[in-house]
Amino acid sequence: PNEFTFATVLTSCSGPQSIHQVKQVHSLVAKTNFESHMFVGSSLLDMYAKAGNIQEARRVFDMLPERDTVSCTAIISGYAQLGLDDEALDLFRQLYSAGMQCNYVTFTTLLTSLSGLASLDYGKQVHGLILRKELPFFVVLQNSLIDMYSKCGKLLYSRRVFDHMPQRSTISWNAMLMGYGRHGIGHEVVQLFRTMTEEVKPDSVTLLAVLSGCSHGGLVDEGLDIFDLIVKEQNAVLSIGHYGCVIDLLGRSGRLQKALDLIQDMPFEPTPAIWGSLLGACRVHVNVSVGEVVAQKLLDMEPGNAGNYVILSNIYAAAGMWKDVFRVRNLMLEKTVTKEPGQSWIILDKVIHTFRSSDRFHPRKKDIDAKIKEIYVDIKAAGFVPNLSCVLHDVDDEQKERMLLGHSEKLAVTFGLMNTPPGLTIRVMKNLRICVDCHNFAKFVSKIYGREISLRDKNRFHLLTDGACTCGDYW
DNA sequence: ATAGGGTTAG
Repeated sequence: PNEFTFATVLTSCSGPQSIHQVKQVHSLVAKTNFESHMFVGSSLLDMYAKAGNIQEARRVFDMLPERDTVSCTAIISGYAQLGLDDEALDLFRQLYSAGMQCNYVTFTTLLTSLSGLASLDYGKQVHGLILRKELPFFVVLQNSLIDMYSKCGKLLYSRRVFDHMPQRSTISWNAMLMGYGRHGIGHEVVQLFRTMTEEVKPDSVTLLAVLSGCSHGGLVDEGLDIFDLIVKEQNAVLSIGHYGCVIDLLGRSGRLQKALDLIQDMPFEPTPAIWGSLLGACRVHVNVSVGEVVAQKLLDMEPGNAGNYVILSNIYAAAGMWKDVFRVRNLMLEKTVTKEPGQSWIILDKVIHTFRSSDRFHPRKKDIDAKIKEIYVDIKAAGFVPNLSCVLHDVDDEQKERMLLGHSEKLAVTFGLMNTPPGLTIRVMKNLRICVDCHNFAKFVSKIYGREISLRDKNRFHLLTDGACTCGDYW
């Protein structure tokens, strides 16, 4: 075998199951001294990264005698594809200052990481680099820009990029549709979808984007009509994700029994995500009877997921059934439940400030504590009532109130309010979905202080202006 | 003539 053979064979060893094959080929590569060949090395490190072994990928990269655009892009992409966005950005900055040459693939990769970080500042800066390079037109690169701006909360810029494209792929349309959906702008989703179908054929991702956009944008009837049409025409492959969107739609409109029926009739086994969406709907519409059925399924399927207990308890609390709230809390104490630790961050002047719940170690803790107390007095005077059912710990109400005030998104919003001038949108990101109490807190802050707040949670953007949110209080 | 990196997703 020569370098051509190895580079070709390695490309076929893709995916997490292939790690064994990659290692076998790697040993042959090492024996025949092709490890430091540029093409073979790039392919090798790429395969390690795609199989999830980023350490080994990095080792191969570090051993390359020279580096070129492709090998640098491959290792950055390795971090990016594993969601290690900080690491991808750091490595890019190192390699770039060391003189790395970038092409459109490098930028496409880098933009993916900036989307993950939701860093508008870095995103704009990289867009600037791209413009200065005066690259020819590449659809993929423009698609990444659309996605980056949408995930950084600047939908207007996404649309500007989209409008200026001389050619568009299905992915361009899909990225734009997803963007509107992520921001809860349902009517733009439907309008753009209609324009799209005049020009290109939608694929299954398009339909996912449209259904999810209708759901998040509150366009219940439009979404159901579109779904009926898709089912009737039968020219698209429907996945469980499509059904998930429609179940979410039915749940949003309060048609919980219809949602249950669809779960029974659909050609897929319901996943925890499907039940979870319905449980969320039961919380919004305070439906105890369906909620109990759904919660039982979920607690059987994933007994260790704390979130399900919290929502069930929220439903009981909203219905005033305090004995049941207590029962769920005890149930939770009996099981070993785990919860991904919540964290929120805000980027000010290109510095990422991260907050964790009841953060005791933040250097500005004293200032933040003082400011949050001041805010609390103001918003309570305006009618804010803390939602104590968001706390499941067995503590008294006063302690619950203190715990709620420690939530990471409140700390980040407060920090933003302290450190940005009036008129500027406060942009906060969170790794989990936002809790009801924090959502309400942000609403009051937007109203009392006249500040727009953009809150990106795990699923979508909440844009809070003058006491109202683009999610319509359903998320 | 033949080889390595890339975009959308309840």
